[in-house]
Amino acid sequence: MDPAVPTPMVPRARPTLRDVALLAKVSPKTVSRVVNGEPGVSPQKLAAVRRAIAQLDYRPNFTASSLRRSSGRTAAIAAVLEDLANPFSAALHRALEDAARDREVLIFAGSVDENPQRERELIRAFTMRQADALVVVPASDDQSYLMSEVSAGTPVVFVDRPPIGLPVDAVLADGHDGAAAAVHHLVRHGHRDIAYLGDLQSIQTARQRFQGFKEALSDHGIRPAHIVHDLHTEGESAAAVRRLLAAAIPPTAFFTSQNLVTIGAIRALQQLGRHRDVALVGFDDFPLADLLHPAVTVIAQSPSEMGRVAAALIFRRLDGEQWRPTTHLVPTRLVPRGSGEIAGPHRA
Amino acid sequence: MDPAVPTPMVPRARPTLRDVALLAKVSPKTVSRVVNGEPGVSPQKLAAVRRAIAQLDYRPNFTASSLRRSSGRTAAIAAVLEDLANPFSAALHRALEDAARDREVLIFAGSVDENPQRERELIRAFTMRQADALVVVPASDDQSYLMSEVSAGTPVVFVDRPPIGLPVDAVLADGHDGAAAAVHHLVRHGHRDIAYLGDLQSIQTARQRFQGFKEALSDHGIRPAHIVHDLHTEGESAAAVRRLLAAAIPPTAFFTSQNLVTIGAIRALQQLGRHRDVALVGFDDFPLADLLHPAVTVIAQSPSEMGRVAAALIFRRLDGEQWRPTTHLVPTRLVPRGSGEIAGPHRA
DNA sequence: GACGCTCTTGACATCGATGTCAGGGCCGGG
DNA sequence: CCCGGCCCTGACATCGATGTCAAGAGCGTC
Repeated sequence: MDPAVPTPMVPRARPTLRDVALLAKVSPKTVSRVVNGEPGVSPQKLAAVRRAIAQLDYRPNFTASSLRRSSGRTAAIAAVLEDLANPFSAALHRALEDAARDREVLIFAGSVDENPQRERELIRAFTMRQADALVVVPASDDQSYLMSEVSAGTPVVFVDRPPIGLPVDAVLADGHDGAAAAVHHLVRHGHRDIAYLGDLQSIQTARQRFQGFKEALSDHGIRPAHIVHDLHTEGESAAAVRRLLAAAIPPTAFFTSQNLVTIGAIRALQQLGRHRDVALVGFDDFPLADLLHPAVTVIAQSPSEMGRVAAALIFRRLDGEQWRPTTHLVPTRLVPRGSGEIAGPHRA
Repeated sequence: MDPAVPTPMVPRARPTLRDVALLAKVSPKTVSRVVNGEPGVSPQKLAAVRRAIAQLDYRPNFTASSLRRSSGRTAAIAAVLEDLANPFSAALHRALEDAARDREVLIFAGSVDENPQRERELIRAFTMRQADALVVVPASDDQSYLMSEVSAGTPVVFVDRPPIGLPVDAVLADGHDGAAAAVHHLVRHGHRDIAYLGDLQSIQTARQRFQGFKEALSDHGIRPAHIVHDLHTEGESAAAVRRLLAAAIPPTAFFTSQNLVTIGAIRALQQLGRHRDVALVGFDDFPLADLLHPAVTVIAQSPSEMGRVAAALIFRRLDGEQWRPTTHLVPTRLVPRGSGEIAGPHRA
């Protein structure tokens, strides 16, 4: 250790407003006035208080302050996410942070990992700490337990998946149209045998994407075959690809309804050496999709846009605006990069 | 909106401990005893209180409680990260969360974006909210302003970059040895003209990696040429690659000292069509590095391991253990995937 | 010189909870 | 019957801050 660096002393308690008042020889209330920029403090006392604050390196105890304040606001909002480490959650989290920063609001975040139990625990922990609002990517199939929070006036917004049994705002990607766009794109490139690889059917967005997939196929008069649901890891997805390609009438294109599923499929295609002749469109963009060979065509959601919208709803409610709970669809965007443009046998 | 869903009522205040006490016909203190599982409550009153809690859906106000509690603990720790959305920060954050979860501790996190000003603002906001501890990936070149926090007894751990002017624990990746390993690897595969592409020299870890690079070259009796510092975006990095490869004696291999720099370099190599004959080893792993062509050889740091170690230090201090501030080096690991094994002209 | 006004200032109660402590009930022992 | 001790229980002060309110100073007006 660098000897020039000062060594830690015995813990010295943080100064309180009272300490500042004593040093500045004024009442606590006057210090409070200065700290909060309230008018009605004479220049002399103001200067004295400022000096004392600087001398003690005083910082107000925000939790004590918000306990007493009439609004009771803690200037912190909670984000209940799927997994802090996955790109979707991370981008969403970051967008919330950016919106919150302008208002000097901080963010508590936690990962649910698709575990309903954990969802409740996290939300309980956040509400016990008086978070001003909740942003939730739910994992459970019933959130009516949040009703008391909502009636207590806490703004709640669901993101990516709709609330069940709870009248609150929601911000969802348009999975139905996104999946349909993927199908139209593949058909346009000559495919009719298009496989669907999907996530757990218990997840509402997965069902919605499958719905869009099915309807788009039927628009083209194609009967869906090659359907695999309930894939939730790369390994399961890769196995599904190998199985489907070994079939009597194998698919010539894949639609993968989620990130991990997409990546698992790519891994399998590469291993089989089929990545240059089997088409693939994945739902949800991911980093470096453009650097793979072939680069991966995706239906991009915009987690950051969803975060922006969610934050805007939260803050409007916190500012006192009222309206009936509404669902906001954020459009998806088809990003052609190569894998989705591999030609199929049915060119027009 | 589903009409079966109940509509929000007028805001109904959250019940307090006092409300529970009135309903259960006991004193507030007795309710407090029940909530905190303290002994010395008769079975009758205990049952009455439990009933009242359930009936009112009472949840203790944790911030009020920690204000009064002797420890003053808020069961929340703060993480000051580079950018919540980048994989390193996200993985670190997640590792902290996992460690904190066992103790029912929550995490406040924020992005600094390499902005020293923002670093101070964030830390100020976190300490005003009485975070029990700080985990910091610093962006400034002087953190002595944190001295008062440290002397107040708040555990502080720096991650990825050492503290400057502050005696606290640090958890660092061994950038020196990692960079050296990259050089040895490239030399072993026949390279002597190895370029260095580095991040801002103001960043301590960048300097450390460069040091390892230089020393390893000199171990092989090679004089460093092709040195470019201060790259901080993909674009700058790509431009540097184009410039170096156009030189009279171009490098046959690149060592890129950071994620974005690595990705920028790959982009440039692909555009030039040189990705199959110029070798590359990047510092820091990234998702999908194994799916590129060629797959990218990297020096992997382990952000999650760093997070685990940082959390362990934090919690040991919170448990009262004491020791002199120490630096913990987390080893890196060379992951050969292809790009680093492209043969150079100097095979042994 | 009395009155009313504005401007400062601090005393006090309070936010929701917990630490301290004393009082009352009940026990056994002398 | 009295006393010491244990067990429950609640009254009260307190954590760090702010909302309310009244008191006092200073000033202008008639």
